Amino acid sequence: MSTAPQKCVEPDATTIEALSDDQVATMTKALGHPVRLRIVRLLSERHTCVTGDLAAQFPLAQSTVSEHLRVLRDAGLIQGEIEGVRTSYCVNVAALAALKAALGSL
Amino acid sequence: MSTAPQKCVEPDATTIEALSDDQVATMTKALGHPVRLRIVRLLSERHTCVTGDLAAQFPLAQSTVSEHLRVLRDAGLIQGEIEGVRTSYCVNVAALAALKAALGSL
DNA sequence: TCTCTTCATCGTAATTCGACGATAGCCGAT
DNA sequence: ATCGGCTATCGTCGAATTACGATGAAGAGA
Repeated sequence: MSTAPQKCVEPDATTIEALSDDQVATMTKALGHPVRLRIVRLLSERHTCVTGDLAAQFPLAQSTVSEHLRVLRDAGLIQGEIEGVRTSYCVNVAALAALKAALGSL
Repeated sequence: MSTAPQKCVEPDATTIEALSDDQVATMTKALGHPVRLRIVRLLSERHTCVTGDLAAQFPLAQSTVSEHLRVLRDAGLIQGEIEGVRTSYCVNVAALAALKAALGSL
């Protein structure tokens, strides 16, 4: 499983833009679920991971994990890259940095 | 409106404990709503504020804002103190610091 | 005491969320 | 060309969320 050379576009973390309240709310809402929080944590540790390996970490149906990935992707916190038959996900470091910056002002 | 000397217990920010995934998820979920995010921002700026003044900031019913305050309170992000007929809210700096610390590891 | 103000809670309706199984698309290998 | 594995999407359900008005408790002041 996942022995292929996985690469996932790492956006340069220098382009940090200020986020609107709605954007911040969308991101924090996306993180506001134990499974999604754990997914981000896993991706942060492993740097990158394919859907199947991710789904195997939870006692959930594959479709459910895929849905969580979609929420995180829509929020801009992660991004997926199709690699043949699989999809590799990685955290969007720029977005995460922007979120931290926004929360820092609280 | 709100001319009384308002004080709100500020927990010492030194007692920062590590949060569980569920705690972090609960907090981020609480922040995952534009109105609640704005409430925290307002409290962070004004240092303290009574329910009525807070409710006046939004085109929402008083009961709705009160409910949002309850969510934030249950998440531990803010705390209210009854002052006579009013209730004064303030951010829980320790909890917020703990949350930032937890998100920092992402 | 009576009234006014302030706030939280209750009941309710509409919407969204979280989970599942089933399905369809797509790629690689046989 | 067909088969088999990997993902995303769709339809559906029960549960949770968000909003409202109405109600009730409790302090402040006339």
